[in-house]
Amino acid sequence: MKITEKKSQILTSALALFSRNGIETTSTASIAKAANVATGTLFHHFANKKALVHQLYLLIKHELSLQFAVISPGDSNDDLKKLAQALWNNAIDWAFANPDKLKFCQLVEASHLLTTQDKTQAMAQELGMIIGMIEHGQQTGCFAPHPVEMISLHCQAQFFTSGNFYIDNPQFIDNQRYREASFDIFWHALCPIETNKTPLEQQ
Amino acid sequence: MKITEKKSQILTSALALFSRNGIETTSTASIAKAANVATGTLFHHFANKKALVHQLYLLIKHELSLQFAVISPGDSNDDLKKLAQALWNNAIDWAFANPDKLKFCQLVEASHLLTTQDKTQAMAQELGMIIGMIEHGQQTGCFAPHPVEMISLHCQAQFFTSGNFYIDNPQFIDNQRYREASFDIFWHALCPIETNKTPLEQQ
DNA sequence: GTCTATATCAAGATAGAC
DNA sequence: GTCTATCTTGATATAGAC
Repeated sequence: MKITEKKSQILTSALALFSRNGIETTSTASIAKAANVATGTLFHHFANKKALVHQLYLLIKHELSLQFAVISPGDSNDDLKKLAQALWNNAIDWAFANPDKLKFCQLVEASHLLTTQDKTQAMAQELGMIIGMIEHGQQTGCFAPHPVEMISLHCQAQFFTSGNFYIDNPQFIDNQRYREASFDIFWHALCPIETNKTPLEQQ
Repeated sequence: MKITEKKSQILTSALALFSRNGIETTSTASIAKAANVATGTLFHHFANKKALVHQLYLLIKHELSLQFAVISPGDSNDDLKKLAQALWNNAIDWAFANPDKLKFCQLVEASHLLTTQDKTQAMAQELGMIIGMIEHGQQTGCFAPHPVEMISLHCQAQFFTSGNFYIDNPQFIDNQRYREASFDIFWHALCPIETNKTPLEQQ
């Protein structure tokens, strides 16, 4: 399905207005106006407002999932912590560079526009790489065997929380101390077992 | 300011409808109907819809802050982890018992009805006890000196995430393994320094 | 304080020409 | 595919009697 010029303009304008003013409070008329397009054109490309929101959401989630997947699985024999840190920093950089998209995803997920199933599915797609990493870490015994579904929820929440933090406080995006702190919190949520704790329990 | 019978009915019905259907999509007429009250009565007690939302939000945040404060500061000489666990379990039990209130808070905070300042202020009030605990832990050197504003944001996010998890999966609310996992994730976000790591660095 | 009835307005969506 | 003009609906909020 090719996205035409006008359709692309509508999606772009919708993202900007939704993220700035909220979804329910943004009228389709204002989107059309911002996109230099007639309301009739908007409803030619999208069956209704909900369909517009849904399509925009899927596009962004897809882009985000690519961001999480830039590191090839072949690297997974490297130090797990290094891998996690690379993934995390990628994701944070993306969030900082795309505040509108981050905000919009949060708005959609907090709203009732999507079913719980839609959201769970989107999260599974988005975090595929992370979930694989968690399972791998648990199998090799360097992560605590906490329920994966709970850990992934927390990972996602931490991504949004940290992303928002840097967006709201851009002076810290290149601050090593803050960067390490936010990764540290994320990393600890994975519940890594300290290898120098009690060697008896290992292996 | 005394809350009259009718006013209380309106607040109760509004909470139920908002949390179930969303704020923007719930009409004042439907709230009045659910509360067995005329629309005129609703607008007699609240200047407008926004004022109703705001007042409801403040009431719930106040109730939640009490929940976080049930443990007296005098206990803070006890094991810090025990104190944190007691606070955490209190909060999770409250969330599980009040799913509507948890959901509503999330809706308000994701919406644009409140200013960023309003939200920051509400969080500071809500997490007062937790923030005190973090600062105390950092001073005694058993928590990593990560920025407090970042840690508190993560604590709040984890509270919402875990609360939602138990609400969506009630079969786990009394499951020890899940309970310990969620506390573990919360506790690690505070970045406790393992006391048996490198004694050289301690003190 | 509470009600009924209604004013006012804006939003989503459509019809039909081009 | 795109536009203008318009229909229809439903929501917030008010007026004024009781």
